[in-house]
Amino acid sequence: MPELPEVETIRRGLESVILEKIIVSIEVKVLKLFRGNKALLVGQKVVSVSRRAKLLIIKLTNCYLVVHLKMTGQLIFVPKSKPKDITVGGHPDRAYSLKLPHEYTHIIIQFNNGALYYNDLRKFGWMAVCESQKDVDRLTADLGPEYNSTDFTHGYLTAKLTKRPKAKIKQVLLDQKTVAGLGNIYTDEALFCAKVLPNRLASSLKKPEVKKLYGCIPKVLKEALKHGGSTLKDYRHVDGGYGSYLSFAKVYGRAKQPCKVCGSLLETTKVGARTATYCPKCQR
DNA sequence: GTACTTGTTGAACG
DNA sequence: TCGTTCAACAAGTA
Repeated sequence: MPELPEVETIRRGLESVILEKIIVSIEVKVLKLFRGNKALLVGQKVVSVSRRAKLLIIKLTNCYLVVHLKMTGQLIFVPKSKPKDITVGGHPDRAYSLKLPHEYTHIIIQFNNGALYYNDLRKFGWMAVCESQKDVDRLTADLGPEYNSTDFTHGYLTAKLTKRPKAKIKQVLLDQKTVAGLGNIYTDEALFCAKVLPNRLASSLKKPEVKKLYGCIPKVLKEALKHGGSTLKDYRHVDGGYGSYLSFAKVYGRAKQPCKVCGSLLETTKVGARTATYCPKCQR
């Protein structure tokens, strides 16, 4: 499941291979994953590759191609020159070792320098052609600031928490209107980092805790971004392996395992419909 | 057959 | 109208 740091890693990888390249053709095998008129894309050149929350926005000469990988989407680029050199990854799983295109390949975009394969095990993701900046804005309208934007300040986070005093802190963080792109993994990690229990009410956080949390959000994302880079490497060298994607996680997915800080067994609870993993000793 | 996975959306509540 | 909570949905795995 590509989270924000992984999407950013994919963005960088994509940028390095398709920037200034031209779309030759596009094949959509599963119609519902593709919105808009695909014919518009043919012949257009890639002007830029950007990211907003977990959305990838590929700007072309006359329109935009927006991609959301959701849980299990992958974008894999195979250059014409070196067909075995896969340069862009996504969620690692067994499908990775299959020859492309395979049963989970739903969209294929041919560029003049190679092929971009969109694979999605569960078909939750999508691609959309936006004919104008306005169309793109519509998709991103409700998103809060990026973790590294100048809009995301200590004061901003404090105000958001004040505004929703009765909501649980994890839920406020999961809300894309608070900070764009935080998912279940990074809300757990950020809360562990800030030593705050996930089911605390937003209004119950003391000022120093909010400050800590504010610092922790970019911290865990940046750390993951470093690992996202190394995960990408693993993709190339390990056939079908799971890579080191989650090896850095301190709490996520480690229920009943010892806390890496204090050794206590990590516990889970439900916050909304989500599983939250936390350390009962480190987090208060 | 059931429970579980995530991000997003929409319904239902006070 | 608003904030909040909950359920549903996508498709597959264990």
